[in-house]
Amino acid sequence: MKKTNPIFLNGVPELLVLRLLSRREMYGYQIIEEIRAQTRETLSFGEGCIYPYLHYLEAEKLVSSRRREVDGRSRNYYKLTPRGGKRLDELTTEWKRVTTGISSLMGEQYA
Amino acid sequence: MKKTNPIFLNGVPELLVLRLLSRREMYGYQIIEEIRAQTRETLSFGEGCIYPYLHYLEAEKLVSSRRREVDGRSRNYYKLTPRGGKRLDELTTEWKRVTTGISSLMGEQYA
DNA sequence: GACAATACCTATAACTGTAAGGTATGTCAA
DNA sequence: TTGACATACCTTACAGTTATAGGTATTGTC
Repeated sequence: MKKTNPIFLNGVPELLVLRLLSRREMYGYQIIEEIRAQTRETLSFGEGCIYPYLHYLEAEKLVSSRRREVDGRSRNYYKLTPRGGKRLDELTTEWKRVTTGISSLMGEQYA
Repeated sequence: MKKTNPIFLNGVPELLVLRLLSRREMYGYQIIEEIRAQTRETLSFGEGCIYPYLHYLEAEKLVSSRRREVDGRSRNYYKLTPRGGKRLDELTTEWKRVTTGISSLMGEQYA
């Protein structure tokens, strides 16, 4: 029954992963590190979250992957499919709606 | 393994409940309806979410309650405690940090 | 007198992310 | 050259949070 301190955001990993992949091809480990870096540790999704997500996204044909050898390293690179692009648009709209709703409820104090 | 469509936000019910109670005394049913109304159905937390939350918040002394008879109806009115005020401040700050982080990762496209 | 709306409550299921393990390869310093 | 560390991938078990679906009782309305 314990409610933990931080606010967690269900579904946000999917939004962020799709958004990152909409910019360029990336591999899993890189996605994890980039989310940490670009949000200054505010958001930090573990491997146990991101890897299964990528597999799910691929199964749903929202992303596609290919094995590449770069810098003597073997990596799975993912990129957005057209279907994934649509999904990203939907999630982005949804995210805006939600934050707008919360903002209006929070009021001016929440500037 | 099914990821559902809408974005859910863990911890947000607590944030919103505390915020509403920081304005004025309210009862459970009213809180549920007000969240629905003020967000135009965008957010809609069920009774199975809000009532247990209120009990939890009271157990943690973040809110206090009293039974009142109003309009011939018996209701449990809740209001914020000083401790609850602190908690609200923390959660608000946290919420801002998280949304800021997400915004920066989403980029301009997310205006 | 029946039915909807109000007002409260709880148990259970479902979903999501974490924690904690695992494998394998490459790099660099001692 | 070996030992440590970072990279890169993966999975399972668990914990936390919300939804679903039931329940009770009272009040208002047709």
